[in-house]
Amino acid sequence: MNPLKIYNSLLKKFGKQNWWPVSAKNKRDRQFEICVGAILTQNTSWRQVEKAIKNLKNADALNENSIRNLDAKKIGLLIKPSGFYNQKALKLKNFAYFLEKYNLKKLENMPLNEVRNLLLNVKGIGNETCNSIMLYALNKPCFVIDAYTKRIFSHMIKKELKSYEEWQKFFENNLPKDIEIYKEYHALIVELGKRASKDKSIISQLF
DNA sequence: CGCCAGGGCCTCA
DNA sequence: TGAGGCCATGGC
Repeated sequence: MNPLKIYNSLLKKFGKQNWWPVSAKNKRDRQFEICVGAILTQNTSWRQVEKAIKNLKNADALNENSIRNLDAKKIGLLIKPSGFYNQKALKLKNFAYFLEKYNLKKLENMPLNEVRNLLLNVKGIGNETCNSIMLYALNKPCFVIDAYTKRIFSHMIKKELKSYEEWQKFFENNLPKDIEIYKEYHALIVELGKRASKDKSIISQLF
Protein backbone atom coordinates (compact mmCIF):
# COMPACT_ATOMS: atom_id res chain seq x y z
CA MET A 1 0.00 0.00 0.00
CA ASN A 2 1.69 3.14 -1.25
CA PRO A 3 -0.19 6.33 -0.34
CA LEU A 4 1.68 8.42 -2.91
CA LYS A 5 0.76 6.01 -5.68
CA ILE A 6 -2.88 6.19 -4.73
CA TYR A 7 -2.64 9.96 -4.61
CA ASN A 8 -1.31 10.06 -8.14
CA SER A 9 -4.01 7.82 -9.52
CA LEU A 10 -6.70 9.84 -7.76
CA LEU A 11 -5.22 13.05 -9.15
CA LYS A 12 -5.13 11.59 -12.61
CA LYS A 13 -8.69 10.31 -12.38
CA PHE A 14 -10.39 13.31 -10.76
CA GLY A 15 -8.05 16.20 -11.53
CA LYS A 16 -7.05 18.98 -9.12
CA GLN A 17 -9.73 19.85 -6.60
CA ASN A 18 -8.21 23.18 -5.55
CA TRP A 19 -9.40 23.18 -1.97
CA TRP A 20 -10.37 25.14 0.11
CA PRO A 21 -13.13 26.96 -1.82
CA VAL A 22 -13.47 30.58 -0.63
CA SER A 23 -14.91 33.79 -1.97
CA ALA A 24 -13.22 36.45 0.14
CA LYS A 25 -10.62 38.62 -1.54
CA ASN A 26 -7.93 39.51 0.94
CA LYS A 27 -5.80 37.02 2.81
CA ARG A 28 -7.12 37.44 6.36
CA ASP A 29 -10.72 37.32 5.22
CA ARG A 30 -10.01 34.19 3.25
CA GLN A 31 -8.36 32.57 6.25
CA PHE A 32 -11.28 33.46 8.46
CA GLU A 33 -13.77 32.16 5.92
CA ILE A 34 -11.92 28.84 5.81
CA CYS A 35 -12.11 28.56 9.59
CA VAL A 36 -15.83 29.31 9.59
CA GLY A 37 -16.38 26.78 6.83
CA ALA A 38 -14.38 24.16 8.71
CA ILE A 39 -16.67 24.53 11.72
CA LEU A 40 -19.88 24.69 9.71
CA THR A 41 -19.11 21.61 7.65
CA GLN A 42 -18.93 19.33 10.67
CA ASN A 43 -21.04 16.31 9.69
CA THR A 44 -22.75 18.42 7.04
CA SER A 45 -22.53 18.55 3.26
CA TRP A 46 -20.64 21.47 1.77
CA ARG A 47 -23.68 22.53 -0.22
CA GLN A 48 -25.42 23.43 3.03
CA VAL A 49 -22.36 25.27 4.29
CA GLU A 50 -22.31 27.43 1.18
CA LYS A 51 -25.84 28.60 1.96
CA ALA A 52 -24.91 29.39 5.54
CA ILE A 53 -21.81 31.32 4.51
CA LYS A 54 -23.79 33.27 1.96
CA ASN A 55 -26.31 34.21 4.64
CA LEU A 56 -23.52 35.40 6.92
CA LYS A 57 -21.99 37.43 4.13
CA ASN A 58 -25.29 39.02 3.13
CA ALA A 59 -25.82 40.00 6.76
CA ASP A 60 -22.30 41.45 6.81
CA ALA A 61 -21.53 38.94 9.57
CA LEU A 62 -18.71 36.95 8.02
CA ASN A 63 -16.06 38.58 10.20
CA GLU A 64 -14.69 38.21 13.72
CA ASN A 65 -16.34 41.28 15.19
CA SER A 66 -19.82 40.44 13.97
CA ILE A 67 -19.53 36.87 15.21
CA ARG A 68 -18.43 38.18 18.61
CA ASN A 69 -21.11 40.84 18.85
CA LEU A 70 -24.19 39.17 17.42
CA ASP A 71 -25.99 36.94 19.86
CA ALA A 72 -25.97 33.21 19.29
CA LYS A 73 -29.65 33.13 18.39
CA LYS A 74 -29.11 35.52 15.52
CA ILE A 75 -26.08 33.66 14.23
CA GLY A 76 -27.99 30.41 14.51
CA LEU A 77 -30.68 31.80 12.26
CA LEU A 78 -28.14 32.78 9.62
CA ILE A 79 -26.32 29.44 9.61
CA LYS A 80 -29.47 27.36 9.93
CA PRO A 81 -29.02 25.55 6.59
CA SER A 82 -25.80 23.94 7.84
CA GLY A 83 -27.59 22.02 10.60
CA PHE A 84 -26.72 21.73 14.31
CA TYR A 85 -27.04 25.47 14.14
CA ASN A 86 -27.39 26.21 17.85
CA GLN A 87 -24.19 24.36 18.68
CA LYS A 88 -22.35 25.73 15.68
CA ALA A 89 -23.33 29.31 16.54
CA LEU A 90 -21.64 28.85 19.91
CA LYS A 91 -18.65 27.22 18.29
CA LEU A 92 -18.23 30.17 15.96
CA LYS A 93 -18.41 32.58 18.88
CA ASN A 94 -15.89 30.55 20.88
CA PHE A 95 -13.53 30.66 17.94
CA ALA A 96 -14.03 34.39 17.31
CA TYR A 97 -13.25 35.16 20.96
CA PHE A 98 -10.22 32.90 20.76
CA LEU A 99 -8.96 35.02 17.85
CA GLU A 100 -9.11 38.09 20.05
CA LYS A 101 -6.11 36.70 21.87
CA TYR A 102 -4.36 34.73 19.14
CA ASN A 103 -5.08 36.38 15.82
CA LEU A 104 -4.60 34.62 12.50
CA LYS A 105 -1.30 36.32 11.78
CA LYS A 106 0.08 35.28 15.13
CA LEU A 107 -1.14 31.71 14.69
CA GLU A 108 0.37 31.55 11.24
CA ASN A 109 3.77 32.34 12.66
CA MET A 110 3.65 29.90 15.55
CA PRO A 111 5.03 26.34 15.54
CA LEU A 112 2.58 23.74 14.29
CA ASN A 113 2.24 21.79 17.52
CA GLU A 114 1.70 24.92 19.56
CA VAL A 115 -1.13 26.05 17.29
CA ARG A 116 -2.64 22.59 17.40
CA ASN A 117 -2.80 22.59 21.18
CA LEU A 118 -4.36 26.04 21.23
CA LEU A 119 -7.00 25.19 18.64
CA LEU A 120 -7.93 21.90 20.28
CA ASN A 121 -8.64 23.82 23.47
CA VAL A 122 -11.37 25.80 21.75
CA LYS A 123 -14.69 24.14 22.51
CA GLY A 124 -16.13 23.06 19.19
CA ILE A 125 -12.84 22.41 17.44
CA GLY A 126 -11.85 18.75 17.37
CA ASN A 127 -9.14 16.90 15.49
CA GLU A 128 -10.47 17.23 11.99
CA THR A 129 -11.60 20.84 12.21
CA CYS A 130 -8.27 21.70 13.83
CA ASN A 131 -6.26 20.05 11.09
CA SER A 132 -8.38 21.60 8.35
CA ILE A 133 -7.76 25.05 9.80
CA MET A 134 -4.06 24.31 10.18
CA LEU A 135 -3.64 23.04 6.64
CA TYR A 136 -6.00 25.17 4.58
CA ALA A 137 -6.12 28.42 6.53
CA LEU A 138 -2.71 28.56 8.21
CA ASN A 139 -0.77 26.68 5.53
CA LYS A 140 0.87 24.22 7.88
CA PRO A 141 1.85 20.67 6.91
CA CYS A 142 -0.88 18.80 8.74
CA PHE A 143 -2.70 15.92 7.08
CA VAL A 144 -6.47 15.91 7.51
CA ILE A 145 -8.16 12.62 8.38
CA ASP A 146 -11.92 12.35 8.01
CA ALA A 147 -14.55 9.63 8.05
CA TYR A 148 -14.05 8.92 4.35
CA THR A 149 -10.33 8.41 4.82
CA LYS A 150 -10.84 5.82 7.52
CA ARG A 151 -13.64 4.11 5.65
CA ILE A 152 -11.73 3.85 2.39
CA PHE A 153 -8.27 3.00 3.72
CA SER A 154 -9.04 0.88 6.78
CA HIS A 155 -9.32 -2.38 4.89
CA MET A 156 -6.13 -1.98 2.92
CA ILE A 157 -3.76 -0.84 5.60
CA LYS A 158 -1.90 -3.75 7.12
CA LYS A 159 -1.58 -2.57 10.68
CA GLU A 160 -4.60 -1.44 12.60
CA LEU A 161 -4.75 2.30 13.08
CA LYS A 162 -6.90 3.40 15.98
CA SER A 163 -6.45 6.96 17.16
CA TYR A 164 -6.72 10.05 15.00
CA GLU A 165 -3.01 10.71 15.46
CA GLU A 166 -2.07 7.25 14.27
CA TRP A 167 -4.01 7.82 11.08
CA GLN A 168 -2.51 11.24 10.58
CA LYS A 169 1.02 10.00 11.11
CA PHE A 170 0.53 7.07 8.78
CA PHE A 171 -0.11 9.44 5.89
CA GLU A 172 2.46 12.01 6.94
CA ASN A 173 5.16 9.34 7.33
CA ASN A 174 4.43 7.85 3.94
CA LEU A 175 4.17 11.02 1.88
CA PRO A 176 6.60 13.79 0.98
CA LYS A 177 6.16 16.66 3.45
CA ASP A 178 4.43 18.81 0.87
CA ILE A 179 1.57 21.11 1.84
CA GLU A 180 0.11 21.10 -1.65
CA ILE A 181 -0.04 17.31 -1.68
CA TYR A 182 -1.68 17.27 1.76
CA LYS A 183 -4.30 19.76 0.60
CA GLU A 184 -5.03 18.05 -2.65
CA TYR A 185 -4.96 14.52 -1.25
CA HIS A 186 -7.61 15.14 1.38
CA ALA A 187 -9.80 16.87 -1.19
CA LEU A 188 -9.38 13.93 -3.56
CA ILE A 189 -10.31 11.46 -0.84
CA VAL A 190 -13.50 13.40 -0.13
CA GLU A 191 -14.31 13.40 -3.83
CA LEU A 192 -13.67 9.66 -3.93
CA GLY A 193 -15.90 9.15 -0.92
CA LYS A 194 -18.72 11.10 -2.50
CA ARG A 195 -18.51 9.18 -5.74
CA ALA A 196 -18.19 5.85 -3.93
CA SER A 197 -21.47 6.43 -2.15
CA LYS A 198 -23.13 6.41 -5.56
CA ASP A 199 -20.92 3.82 -7.24
CA LYS A 200 -19.19 1.27 -5.01
CA SER A 201 -17.09 -0.15 -7.80
CA ILE A 202 -15.10 3.04 -8.16
CA ILE A 203 -12.81 2.15 -5.28
CA SER A 204 -11.84 -1.26 -6.62
CA GLN A 205 -11.15 0.37 -9.96
CA LEU A 206 -8.43 2.44 -8.34
CA PHE A 207 -6.51 -0.13 -6.33
C1' DC B 1 -39.73 7.36 3.40
C1' DG B 2 -34.86 6.53 5.62
C1' DC B 3 -30.14 7.50 5.18
C1' DC B 4 -26.31 10.46 5.53
C1' DA B 5 -23.30 14.84 4.94
C1' DG B 6 -15.93 17.49 4.43
C1' DG B 7 -17.67 16.03 13.50
C1' DG B 8 -17.52 17.07 18.28
C1' DC B 9 -19.10 17.06 23.04
C1' DC B 10 -20.77 14.72 27.03
C1' DT B 11 -21.65 10.75 29.82
C1' DC B 12 -20.74 6.47 31.57
C1' DA B 13 -18.37 2.35 31.96
C1' DT C 1 -10.24 5.23 25.54
C1' DG C 2 -14.19 3.91 23.54
C1' DA C 3 -18.93 3.18 22.63
C1' DG C 4 -23.43 5.50 22.46
C1' DG C 5 -26.62 9.52 22.49
C1' DC C 6 -27.24 13.96 20.98
C1' DC C 7 -27.24 17.93 17.94
C1' DA C 8 -30.65 19.35 12.86
C1' DT C 9 -30.95 20.79 8.03
C1' DG C 10 -31.71 19.41 3.27
C1' DG C 11 -30.50 16.25 -0.95
C1' DC C 12 -31.46 12.08 -2.83
